[in-house]
Amino acid sequence: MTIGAVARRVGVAIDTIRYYEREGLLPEPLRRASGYRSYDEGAVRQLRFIRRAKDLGFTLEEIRDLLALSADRQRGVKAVKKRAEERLAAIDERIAELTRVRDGLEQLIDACPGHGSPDQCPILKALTDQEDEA
Amino acid sequence: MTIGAVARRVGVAIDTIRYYEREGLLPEPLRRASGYRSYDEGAVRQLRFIRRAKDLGFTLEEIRDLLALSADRQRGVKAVKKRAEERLAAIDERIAELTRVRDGLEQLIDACPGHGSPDQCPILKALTDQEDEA
DNA sequence: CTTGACTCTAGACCTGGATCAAAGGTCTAG
DNA sequence: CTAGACCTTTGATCCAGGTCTAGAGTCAAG
Repeated sequence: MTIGAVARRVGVAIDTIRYYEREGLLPEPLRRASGYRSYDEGAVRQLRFIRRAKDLGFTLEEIRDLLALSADRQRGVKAVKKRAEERLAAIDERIAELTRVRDGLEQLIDACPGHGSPDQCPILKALTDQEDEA
Repeated sequence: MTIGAVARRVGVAIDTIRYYEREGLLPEPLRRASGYRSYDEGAVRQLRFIRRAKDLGFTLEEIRDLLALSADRQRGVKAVKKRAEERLAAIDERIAELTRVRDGLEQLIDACPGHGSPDQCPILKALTDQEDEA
């Protein structure tokens, strides 16, 4: 399979595949005599693994780590679960943070009549106590 | 007030202030004979405005926009409220997205025994198995 | 054989939001 | 007066995660 075929199958740009290879997320593939990269199904699976992990919010750095762990057939499982739990905690924290911001913003919006003097606008008031020149 | 004094009062780096000025978020301040920037209270307020808006998740681009709107003391209020509502909707969307990812990840974790063969690990399986794809 | 699609490489460039460096000029306390 | 903190500018660098370019070579179809 050429790089283009893999790219189409997984739905990822060719450049991205080469980038992952440079970054050590994908092994160096075999090459044809011409120098073209030649991929097998395993590469497609690994690329999908990377994409799914990315969708779960893992960074490429973390994915590199996950890949190493999953290669360790015995001890990998425990460590992978741990990483997943850490990831979950991070997501929860991010959600909590966003929720706080969200609620604050909503309060301001609810209190804003949407017209009249800027002095009555709690959004502007919250942002500044009186702003001026530009 | 020198740039350093403003930076200390607002709790922001000097470089950041100059950066905001370059980016059109802060007006060009008066200069002393020496060329030093000279700030007044208005600048401190505007800088705080920027910081608060940033904490609410507005991008610098959006803040530039907010500043222009809030300068229009009459018609600005309505537009500002609208921007705030759009921002709220964007945050809600992001929270929903994160929550989806979160729940998916939690299911995988709950189903993983945390030991044994990697073939039994639903986390690794979910990452590797072929189901969908665009 | 030629065309056009594909691939190769190295390296430059992009976004956002800063942050730092270099080389110099200014200001202030002692 | 001098040390050292502070300020000036332009331009580079950083992070992540790619994206794009140029110029060259390769492959499959007609």
